[in-house]
Amino acid sequence: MRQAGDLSCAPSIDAQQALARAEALCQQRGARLTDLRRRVLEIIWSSATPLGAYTILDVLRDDGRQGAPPTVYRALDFLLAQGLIHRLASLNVFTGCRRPGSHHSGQFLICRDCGRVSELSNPAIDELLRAETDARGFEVLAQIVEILGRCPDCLEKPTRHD
Amino acid sequence: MRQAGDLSCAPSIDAQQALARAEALCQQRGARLTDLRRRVLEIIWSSATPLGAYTILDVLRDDGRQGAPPTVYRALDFLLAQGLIHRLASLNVFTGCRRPGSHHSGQFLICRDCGRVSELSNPAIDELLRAETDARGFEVLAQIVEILGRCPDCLEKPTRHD
DNA sequence: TGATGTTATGTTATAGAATAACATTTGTTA
DNA sequence: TAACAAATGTTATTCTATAACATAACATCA
Repeated sequence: MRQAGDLSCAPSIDAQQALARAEALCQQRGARLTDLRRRVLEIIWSSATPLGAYTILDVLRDDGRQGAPPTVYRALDFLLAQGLIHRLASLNVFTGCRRPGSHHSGQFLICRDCGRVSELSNPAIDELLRAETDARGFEVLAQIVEILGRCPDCLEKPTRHD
Repeated sequence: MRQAGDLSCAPSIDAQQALARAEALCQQRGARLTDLRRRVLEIIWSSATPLGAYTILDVLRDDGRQGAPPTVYRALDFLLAQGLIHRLASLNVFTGCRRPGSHHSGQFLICRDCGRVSELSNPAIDELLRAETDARGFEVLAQIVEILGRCPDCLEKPTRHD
């Protein structure tokens, strides 16, 4: 089952800011933020929770746009390459990057109950991981740090799990 | 394309030890390590690299056993619940746990070239993550730390990527 | 021992995630 | 405008995972 989160039509302030930053970054890099790519980024930012590729595809189709899975995955690949979004491997979903500009892996707290995600950026964690990999002579290409649990808001509410 | 790794018939020493430990743990917990579950664990341990569920299914069928995807996924769920294997979310594969007995999330170095995996267990990383989550009032249910890169062995060899 | 309930497995079908391969369109540059 | 490159459209397929229901194996107790 797909959870669409809050997919209001008007992009939120965050989304507007994110789109503006994306525009600027792509322009300065000579990367083409096409209509499709911009719209996918907007869809991602318009949701309170990360979205799966097929949910994004559904929204594109609601837009009246043509599209098949490759349409979405190509746009996502572009956005990932530009460091504008992150992929959460544990859930196969995509979320807007809060620190675009610096390509980074990020660290994520994912709430199992509400689906919201916090992006950390703790340099000490990166350093510890780097120390481990350096000590072993391991060359790092990508880092995945994802913590699944329950956020403070959801902990306040009684849940079916307690 | 599936990479079966080294699926020799006779379990390696490591595999034998792992199976013995699994037997002991399950017995002391009253968990039933059935033929199927034991065989799936053995298949996983007999491979030099982590295996996907469908690769395991292929091996089961080579055994002459009946089976469909749920057969494998149920066995994997059991082994995960008992802390006998880990799932690597970034690759959708399963690998034997080097420290069964203590249910833990683990930290993994995954070589992109040879597919081999090292399991770390750096308490400092766990502590840092715990400090972050505690500070935010976030309850941790599962941790995923996976580093994709190239291992020392593969770095020595010239590769098509250099 | 046999009835009963639970756990595990068999089986069929389907949902969900991602990519291959090729066609067409759009944009850029000479 | 011609020629090339980049982006998107389109069809089909592969891989990953689970739902739903049927059957078999196991345990417990009257």
